[in-house]
Amino acid sequence: MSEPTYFDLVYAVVRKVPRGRVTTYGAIADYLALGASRMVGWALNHCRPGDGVPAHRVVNRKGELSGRHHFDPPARMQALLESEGVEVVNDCVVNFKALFWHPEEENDK
DNA sequence: TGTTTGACCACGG
DNA sequence: GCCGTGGCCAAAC
Repeated sequence: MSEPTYFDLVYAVVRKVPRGRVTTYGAIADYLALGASRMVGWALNHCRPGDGVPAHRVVNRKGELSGRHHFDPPARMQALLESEGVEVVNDCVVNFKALFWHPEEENDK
C-alpha cells in the first residue's frame, strides 16, 4: 500500500459525481490541479467496473463520449448514461452544459 | 534509464 | 467556426 496514485485521486472525484450528472476530464484535472487532463483519461483507462467508478459520467470538454470505446461493450457507456436520465444523442450528452457537474459542487447538498 | 503513449485541453491561424 | 500544433504529467516498455 503505497501513497495514493493519480488514478486513486481521479477515482475519488468521479465517485463524487452525482447521478444524472456528467463531468469533464479537464474539470477533474483542474480540481486536482493535475494540469494534465490526459492523466485523467489515462487513469480511467485502468479503471474497472469492480472499482465502482462511474467512468461513463466522465466525458470530454465537448460533452462527447470520447471514452466509450474503452467500455465493454462501447455502447455500455451510453446505456448507463441513459439509465441515469442523461440523454445521449450521437454519442454526445444533450444539455451537456446543464448536466455539467463540477467537483467543487457538493453532491450532498 | 530514456522513450513513447495516453478516454485531453487551450490557443493560434 | 473548423483544423492543426503544443503542452502537460505520469506509467509502461
